[in-house]
Amino acid sequence: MAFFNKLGSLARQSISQKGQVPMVSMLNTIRCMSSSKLFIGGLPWSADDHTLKEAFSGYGEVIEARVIMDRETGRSRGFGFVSYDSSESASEAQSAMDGQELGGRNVRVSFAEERSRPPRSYNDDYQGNRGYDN
DNA sequence: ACTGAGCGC
Repeated sequence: MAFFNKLGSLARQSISQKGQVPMVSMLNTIRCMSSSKLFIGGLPWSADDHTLKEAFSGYGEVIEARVIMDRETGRSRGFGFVSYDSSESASEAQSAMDGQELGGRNVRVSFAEERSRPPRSYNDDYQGNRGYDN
């Protein structure tokens, strides 16, 4: 199963570095692996939202594909995000597309770290609504 | 900033 392969590489990554990887970052990584959003690094400067979507549309329904642009120059920052309608599709795409060539560059595909929608933790209950649901 | 690791508004 692909899930355990990824856990294996995660474990190897942990022991290959000196000292310990913080437990929280390991748990975060595992949580991200059940997500349906991918981080795409190493994009060619020429790639835009459309080329990104085309390249990743073979593994499931792409809900959103966005290349992050520099606010001032308006040019690509060389990375982007692709989200699918299911975590299974995202997992397939991650395995299949990581390291693949796109516009002359080898892209790096991993699971995105959720930033815009931080997950509620259990002790958030008494802190009230923060402007996002769930 | 003709740039190349990273986790956006």
